[in-house]
Amino acid sequence: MSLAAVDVHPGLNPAQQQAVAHFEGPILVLAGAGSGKTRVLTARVANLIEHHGVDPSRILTVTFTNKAAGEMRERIGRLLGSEPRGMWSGTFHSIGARMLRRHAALVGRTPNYTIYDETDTLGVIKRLMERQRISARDIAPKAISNRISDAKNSLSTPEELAASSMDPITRAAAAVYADLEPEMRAGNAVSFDDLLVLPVRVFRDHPEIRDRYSEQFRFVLVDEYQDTNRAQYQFIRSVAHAHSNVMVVGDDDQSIYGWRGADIRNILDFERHFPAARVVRLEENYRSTPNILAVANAAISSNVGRKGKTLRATLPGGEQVTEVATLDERDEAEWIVEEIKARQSRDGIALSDAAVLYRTNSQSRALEDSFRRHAMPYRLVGSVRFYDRREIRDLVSYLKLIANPWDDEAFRRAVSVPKRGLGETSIDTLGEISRKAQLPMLETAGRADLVDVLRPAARKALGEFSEMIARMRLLAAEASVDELLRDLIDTIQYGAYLQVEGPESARERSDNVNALISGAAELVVEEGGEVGLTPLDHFLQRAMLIAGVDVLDSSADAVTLMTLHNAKGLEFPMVIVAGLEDGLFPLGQSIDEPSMLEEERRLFYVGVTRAERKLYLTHAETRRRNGETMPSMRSRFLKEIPAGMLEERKTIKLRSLGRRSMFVDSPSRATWGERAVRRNHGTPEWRKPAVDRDVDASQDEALYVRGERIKHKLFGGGTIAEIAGAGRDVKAVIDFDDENVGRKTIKLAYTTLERGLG
DNA sequence: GGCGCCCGTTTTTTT
DNA sequence: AACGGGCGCC
Ligand SMILES: Nc1ncnc2c1ncn2[C@@H]1O[C@H](COP(=O)(O)OP(=O)(O)OP(=O)(O)O)[C@@H](O)[C@H]1O
Repeated sequence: MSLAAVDVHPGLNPAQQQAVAHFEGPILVLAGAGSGKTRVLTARVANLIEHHGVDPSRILTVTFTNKAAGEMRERIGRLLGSEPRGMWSGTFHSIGARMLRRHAALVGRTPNYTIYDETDTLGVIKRLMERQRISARDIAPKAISNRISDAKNSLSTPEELAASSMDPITRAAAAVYADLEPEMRAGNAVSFDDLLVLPVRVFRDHPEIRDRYSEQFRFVLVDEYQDTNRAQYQFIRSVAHAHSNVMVVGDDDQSIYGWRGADIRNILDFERHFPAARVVRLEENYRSTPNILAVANAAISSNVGRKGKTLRATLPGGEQVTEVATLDERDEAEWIVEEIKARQSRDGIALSDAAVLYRTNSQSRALEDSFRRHAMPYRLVGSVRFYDRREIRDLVSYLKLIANPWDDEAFRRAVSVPKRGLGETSIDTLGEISRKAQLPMLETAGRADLVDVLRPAARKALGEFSEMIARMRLLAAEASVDELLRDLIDTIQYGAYLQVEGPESARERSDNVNALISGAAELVVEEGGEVGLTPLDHFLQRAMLIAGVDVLDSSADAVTLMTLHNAKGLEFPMVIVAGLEDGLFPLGQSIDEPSMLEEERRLFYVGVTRAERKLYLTHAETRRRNGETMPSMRSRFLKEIPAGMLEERKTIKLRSLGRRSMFVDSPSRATWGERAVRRNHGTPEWRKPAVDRDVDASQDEALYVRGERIKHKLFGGGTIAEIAGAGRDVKAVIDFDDENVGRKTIKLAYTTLERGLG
């Protein structure tokens, strides 16, 4: 069978067909952007079902977004003529969530456990920090949470984290981590990370369960494999334990989630992880014109240590890639809107053909303003996630509490919206009582005998609240989620609350509330074979896993605005990558760390390769950030592209003002963040480090220099061993006198060093 | 004890 | 510019 590279499906080249026809054993499809990896994955699933008679229920497909999973199902359905019923498909998180529902008891949860998002988990971490007397001023809760998350994603236990902790932050993180799991368990809750980690733990502790899944899923397929982390690798390994029938597809040059634990080695070492793996390379690009592809290839070639891939264009000709210099972010946004408008009338492109991609969500603001000014329809992907909006969080916290009375995090939020005369003191006291009695706060709140230490008014409010939730729970047992929501909103008079809280935003917020209600009304519980969960449980578990791109409606006639990260895997005829400036893209803090800079460059490569026919790369001379306007320089990523590959344009505004004219009278203006390192010290000329001179020749203030003596408020005296980086991200390597401290790398922007001491 | 206002801070990407 | 924490007033 395998010899016959039969034309299993039309629209596939020979290499693709080979991959599609692959039946058993591990296979890696390593190929560049737009080479049809996703198409191969999809076709192979169809082929397994159609030509090999594999029942869909024996297939597990992991995609990067739930939307991609849905689209894949749909395409397979079209290839086969019927939906692949029974096939499991989704993100690692949603698949993990589903498995965890079945095995909840093994990790001390019930099947309707609550999924905590980042904010929820951070709330728990803050409370645990308080309990351990770790001040949030000394150590940022976010830093703790990041470290715990890193540990989880690499499957490290609290003990292991503690053992490896060299610095105070990690030590604190390890201590909090140790308390976190029991706390989450008591709340019948799991974090995002737990959705991966807990199933892996179940597989490890219960091989018979692992084997059952491995038996069920005879074929495992993973898209975007370059962005999987250790826990995800382990997950795949476990499910493929019995057969190694794993197909992974990916592109090491598109690995852009290293910052959240993704490990590029997963794909690079696939052949070692799964011996005898077949490797298929796809070298034809079907998405972009040769000009776009040339820019992409040139951009990524600056990265070292790549696995190396060939990528040839198959499409003909096409326009040049255009670089656009603009004055500021507003000028940039205006230019973008005007250009799309011009293209729309001149070339007849649809608005849905265009996408504006940017590095940070905050860039969307200026863009949105321009789109609105011109009444041009747009849709914003991601940014503030729907379920992150305050009004939605408020109501969802009630729903969570109704579904899961152990959820203290939800209790804390719900009990204070709207205000019930219960403040921090009462709630913390209630929390303490509950902890001692080992009861959920909701339960304690309803027990008059337990809360007698509280003020009568507080007692009364708690009693009423608990009764109200009890009534809602009864309602939830029989009513639909939207009915429940309506009753809830009425009961707590949420509409009036929104009015009081902010009359200006009340309208928009209640629109969102209505969207939540209709979303609930549309809920279809279609997950086969899952019993014992109420519609509310389903609604909540699904809602927590909805990503920004999942709600992207590609049929609407509107321009898409989103971050480069969100654009992964997508394609648009016309793409504008905005904000190509050093400090923004690449981001300042990544510039001096080679591995981070390479990830930024991969992100640029991802952005460029989203374009099918036309690509614009824009940048601005100045940009507002944190309320302050800063000059910025053309991105090094643009400089890395050979001249001649780009057609250069300038906006009228920029041309009429003349380059740099506006800085003539403000020579001390620093580019992004540079000012953070400037110190007003009369350091002698010879002490200024030569390396930094060319960053801004006009600067006349001193930077720290190698060998200089300094004093740090925490670590004491020390000597500067090295200075690295630019802008806001200048780091100093300092040898501290205190041997317990030793050598440390410190970001100068966040520290004050006293100099010339000792 | 609760709540509102003002001041200070700010990492960037997401499930 | 926006959010969160802390302080001070009711
Ligand atoms: N053999 C082919 N003939 C024609 N078009 C193809 C072929 N293979 C793929 N395509 C098209 O090329 C485009 C890119 O395919 P696909 O999204 O599968 O690539 P990919 O490798 O997954 O890309 P990325 O790495 O950017 O996610 C799609 O529009 C797809 O329909």
